[in-house]
Amino acid sequence: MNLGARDHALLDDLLRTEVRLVPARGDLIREGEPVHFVKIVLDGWGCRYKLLPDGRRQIVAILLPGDLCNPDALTVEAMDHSICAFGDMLCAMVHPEHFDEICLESRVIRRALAFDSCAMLGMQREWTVNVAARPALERIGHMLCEMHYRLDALGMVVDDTAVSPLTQIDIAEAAGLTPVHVNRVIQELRGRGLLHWHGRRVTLPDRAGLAALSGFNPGYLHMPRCARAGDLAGQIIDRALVRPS
Amino acid sequence: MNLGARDHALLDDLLRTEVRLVPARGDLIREGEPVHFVKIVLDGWGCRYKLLPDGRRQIVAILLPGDLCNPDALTVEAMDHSICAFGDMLCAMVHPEHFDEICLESRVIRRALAFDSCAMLGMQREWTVNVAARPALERIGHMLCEMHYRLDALGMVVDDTAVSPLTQIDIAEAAGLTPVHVNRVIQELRGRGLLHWHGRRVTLPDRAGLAALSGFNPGYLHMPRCARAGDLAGQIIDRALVRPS
DNA sequence: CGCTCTGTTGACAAACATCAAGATAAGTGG
DNA sequence: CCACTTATCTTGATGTTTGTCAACAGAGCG
Repeated sequence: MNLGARDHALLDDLLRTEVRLVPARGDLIREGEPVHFVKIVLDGWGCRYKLLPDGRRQIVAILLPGDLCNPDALTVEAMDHSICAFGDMLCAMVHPEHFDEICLESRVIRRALAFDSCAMLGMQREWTVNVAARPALERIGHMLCEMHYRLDALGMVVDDTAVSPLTQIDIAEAAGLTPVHVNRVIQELRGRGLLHWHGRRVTLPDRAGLAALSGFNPGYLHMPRCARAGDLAGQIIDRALVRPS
Repeated sequence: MNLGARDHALLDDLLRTEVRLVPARGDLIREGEPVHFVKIVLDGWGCRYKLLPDGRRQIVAILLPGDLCNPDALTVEAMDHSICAFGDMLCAMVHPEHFDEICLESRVIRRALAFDSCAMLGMQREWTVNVAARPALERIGHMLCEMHYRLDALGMVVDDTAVSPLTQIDIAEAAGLTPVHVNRVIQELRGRGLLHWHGRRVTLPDRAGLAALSGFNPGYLHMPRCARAGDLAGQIIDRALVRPS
């Protein structure tokens, strides 16, 4: 099932709307705010997070190019979490009504969105498992596996290496660990030859080994069919890179 | 926005299909299996869980009457998790195509489903925060708050008391703690006058106090509008209880 | 009545957090 | 381009939370 000419036109339409550049470490939207746009990450990385009463922040999801920030804009009255950018992040800002129209018009796009939603839920469940049940080494290993898997699907992994804006502090906030402990775990992974991480270059020389260690099974990402079912992300990005920003 | 006569008819239709009784502790569906039905919990409690390589199981969500098990049946090719019943559980088994038809026909039902999906995601994110960032006392307190809040919306809380099929072992598998530690935490909560739990009767005498302790903020459940927007769960249950099972 | 599952308690061990300090690296303004 | 500042990374010593092991009491069930 591929995108037809009509779907291409609709996607073009989608991205011809407003675009917003979120500066590094800036918030795209905050908890409690109303949702005025469906947003699509076009470039850069972001995350969903929640602030705790004591000021700590917990990252609950990583957003990569092609990811939808608020597909539920018409449903939600107030954000139950915040979204921020790691590095500079470029987002398409789509009017919810417009978004809805497009969904109603194209069955293919509707399916692609269904896949997206279902992958989001799958990921969120796996994150729950990850932080609840896996010890630190496996937990961080699992996160690295997931990231590389997703980045690979976007063509952002070359020679087992990705360029990442994440700091160890970010990993800590995602994994529910302290930065100090994350650092020790990373050195352990390095020592085992499972990870090279210097500056922004993150390399997984032995993905199979890391996956085995951390119990990573990509089924929950529902990728094989996702990629087939429209490859929304790819399409969106291609188009975004062509158009003047 | 309430359900019109037409929507009622559609919902009737939905529940006139096959019904399945899952025995206590039985699986409704297992990880890896294809999804043949959209399932709706009509009576009893269940959970979503994942098994880890070492045999432990991690519960990632609790299912209550009115909850949808596989709204994404047409999208997913294989379950990325399993679903089981705590006590005996009654489910409506709806054919995905039929389900899809109904969604296309009724805007109200479509909206109700959008709310459901968005509440599911919100809950899953909050669970991630809960197990990742909160210490055991707050974590369990938070779970108890959420359960009571959801049960209350279903009219299943009387005198701050709910009848629950959960064991402390279940709580442990949901919270990512050991049963021993859960037991100690529960006694601590009892000692603070925040919880009475004897047999199946679970009472929260001071919900505000427990919420304050555990940082519980029900915003992520998106209930106020959910209840308005069709009250799908209530409708489904009412109908289910009337019809012969 | 005996069995199994659940709840309870205690002693001890392990994983992870905390605190504190120094070393690199990455920005920033002159 | 350099000096300065700040954020990130790294290391060690110590404390706390939670896990593990083991045993027993009670509840529910055939």
